[in-house]
Amino acid sequence: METMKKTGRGKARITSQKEEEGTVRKGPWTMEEDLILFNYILNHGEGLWNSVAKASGLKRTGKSCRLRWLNYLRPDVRRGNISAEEQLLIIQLHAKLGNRWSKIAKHLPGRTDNEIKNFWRTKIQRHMKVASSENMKIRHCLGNSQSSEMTTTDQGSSSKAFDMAESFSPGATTTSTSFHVMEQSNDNYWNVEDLWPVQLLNGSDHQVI
DNA sequence: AAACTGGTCAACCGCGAAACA
DNA sequence: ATGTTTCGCGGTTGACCAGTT
Repeated sequence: METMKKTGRGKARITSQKEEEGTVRKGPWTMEEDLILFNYILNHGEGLWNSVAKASGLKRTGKSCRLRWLNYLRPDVRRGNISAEEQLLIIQLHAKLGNRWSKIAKHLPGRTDNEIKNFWRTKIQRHMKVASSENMKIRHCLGNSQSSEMTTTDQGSSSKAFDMAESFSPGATTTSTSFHVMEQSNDNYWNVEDLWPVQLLNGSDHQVI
């Protein structure tokens, strides 16, 4: 027998009976799991993720616990819109550091490497693709038929990204290909903030780190 | 209204580095 | 010095959702 576990967005996986009975769980985290991990780290602190996984009673790998904490549960994690300033900073840092997402994330307090990586891939790379194809069209229209190998790979796009960063600066005039900060809604998700009152209700013996 | 398509993002995987025995 | 374990990072996957046809 199999049950489909879903928690709003994200990966929904088939959870087998075997998994339910004690082996490693995968897929989206449930609110109960979040609460367990959150409380455990509140009491014992971060680190030693394999022990966290074992000692907390979660049927998750240490890796999975670490990722969930860093990308979602951490109290200082900021979610939602990436501001224009942050976007500019990401573009500039990427031009300088390349795909060193964790390094880039260190310059953006509260932002995770995963979030920045996703942002880059979905917004910036797509934008560059559009921009480059528009460029090609323009060149084509102008009769410039020389082959310009426009790649959208990260390495090749660094200097280009830097140019974009400049054109993206607050003072720059907006063009048809300028960025738009996307509105995001996480309606189907419980927020980390929601865990705070729950965890407070859970017992007053938890000292805050 | 249903089917299709593309964008988004949480989570997994594989690999290399660091730490430890 | 070597083997093993743990951790962290970057790449990739796949479910969900909104917009389009």
